[in-house]
Amino acid sequence: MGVTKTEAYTERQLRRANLCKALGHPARIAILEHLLAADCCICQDLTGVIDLSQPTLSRHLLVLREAGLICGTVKGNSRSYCIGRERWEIARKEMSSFFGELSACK
Amino acid sequence: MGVTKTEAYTERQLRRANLCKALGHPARIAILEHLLAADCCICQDLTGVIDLSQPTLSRHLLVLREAGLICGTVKGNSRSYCIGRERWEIARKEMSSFFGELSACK
DNA sequence: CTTCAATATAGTAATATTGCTATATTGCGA
DNA sequence: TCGCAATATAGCAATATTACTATATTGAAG
Repeated sequence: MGVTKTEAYTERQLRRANLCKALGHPARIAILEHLLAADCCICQDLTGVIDLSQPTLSRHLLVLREAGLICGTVKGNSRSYCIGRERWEIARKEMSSFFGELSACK
Repeated sequence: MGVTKTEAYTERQLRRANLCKALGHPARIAILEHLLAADCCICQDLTGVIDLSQPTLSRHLLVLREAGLICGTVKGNSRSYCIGRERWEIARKEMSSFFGELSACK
């Protein structure tokens, strides 16, 4: 039905899945890569970097913001986005621990 | 349109996004956690562990298989799934390097 | 105050995803 | 062979996602 039965899962499973879901689009990966490379802050040179319309980019930025992966501060008329350091670190650990769960199975 | 403009991105961006997309559902996270905990191989006790119908679980398993995160070997009438070690390791590195890109910005 | 530039939101259309039930497929044992 | 058990696939319905154009919002400059 396109709707996920969220009530059936643990908090951690939902956290992990939601994090991955936010990262699950190349435009959002591209935005993050850009922010990682470009000293952390930027507004909308993205329209020049990623081949999507401004509103579409705005939507992707919203998804990333809701996931806490970036934060945007108002800077006059424009918004300056940067990596959300704290959440980024949490996400890094979350993924790291997930992938690290594979140890000594046969 | 629900359709992603894949042609606009780098190989790496698409790889990263596709990996995350495959992980972007709690049922798939739950399946992987189960496989990680349960010595690597299992068929369909999943129906007893995750509250979804057998066909729905089968679909999720397919997504994970297509992503290479698990592999299933036929074992008589049933299929025995386990973590796809090589791809898992690649995915771990992929994610690790992605999250590691944040170094010494301000 | 008016205008412009930068974003965000509304509205819309197309496709993707999720999940179900019903049905096929496939191997094993009687 | 026949039927059962374990999966997979087909078909369907509902919701989510992606992306567009058009429009609203908001701050700065004149």
